[in-house]
Amino acid sequence: MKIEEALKSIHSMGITTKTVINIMYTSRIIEEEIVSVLKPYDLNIPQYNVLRILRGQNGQPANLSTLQERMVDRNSNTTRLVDKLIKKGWVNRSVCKSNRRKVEILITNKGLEILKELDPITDQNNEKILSNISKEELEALNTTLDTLRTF
Amino acid sequence: MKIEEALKSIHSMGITTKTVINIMYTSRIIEEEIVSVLKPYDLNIPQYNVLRILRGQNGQPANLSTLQERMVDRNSNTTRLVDKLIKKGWVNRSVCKSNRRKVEILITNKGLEILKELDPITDQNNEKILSNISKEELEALNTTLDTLRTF
DNA sequence: ACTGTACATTTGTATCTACAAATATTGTTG
DNA sequence: CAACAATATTTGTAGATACAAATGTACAGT
Repeated sequence: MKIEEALKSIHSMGITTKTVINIMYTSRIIEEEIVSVLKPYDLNIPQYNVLRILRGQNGQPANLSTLQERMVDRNSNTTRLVDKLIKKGWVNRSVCKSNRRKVEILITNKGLEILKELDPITDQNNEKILSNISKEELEALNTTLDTLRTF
Repeated sequence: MKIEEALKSIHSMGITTKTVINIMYTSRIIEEEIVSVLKPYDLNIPQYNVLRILRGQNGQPANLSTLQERMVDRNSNTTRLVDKLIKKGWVNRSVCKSNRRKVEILITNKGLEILKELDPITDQNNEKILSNISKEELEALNTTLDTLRTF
């Protein structure tokens, strides 16, 4: 469905406005899909992203600021987000010995396990989401988005 | 900046996951930009969208459900969103006479004025956001996103 | 007219987010 | 080393969001 049909009120808008809305709208649709996959695991998207970032550390701890740098959604309240993950036993947090202002956050085995369980499910979900666009379009889309962000 | 550099932890991910994240990440960046433009007007994105939808009605009132259909962010709490706009004097709301379950929402002159003031600013902002991608890429991007959503 | 069902919106509540201010630690400079 | 600035995180709080339940209205079948 073209964006004009999906959101009837944008008919009269210029191509730029339409495109900007199209990106945000498509993003929302994708997010809804991902949320519905994560929900049974009591995870929201930012929490899931943090877990994946921590796994990417390969045993090295991350401090809050590195976590924030690597998050999709940078403005979220990372301390409290990590609190939630600690409560679930998926990460732990300790004060950094070399610089007591910093904090060291590590994913636990339980956290790694939940990710391992989720991997095939989210991979499949992402493939479903992108199933109707070709490999070439995929590459072009990424290039366009990367270029876009240099504005 | 390529998405791999922007979010270092996605290096090891497959093209589909990477693309999905790229869309959400780019959308966030765009939203931040729009938010900063709307903020001085005490408007957030969903409120602004509702105002534009109401203007698109050309004098005809919209009821809540039509409003929701046409919103980018469908799950938001539209009653309370409209409450905010009423408080600011930009819309008014009345019970629909032919069907008292429904509600009729209309943009006020004051609401139209604020939109008119915002039009050039947001247009310019959207053009800035998309300034680095060509007309052809723009068209291709819209096509790809429209196709994507048919999954 | 009465009953049940569908529809349209509102409300309650828990959670999440944004933003600013507070706290705590480290580094720098006279 | 005292004073001040810089860094890193946490906390307070107001506002926004998601989801379910509640409210109020219309309609269809009997």
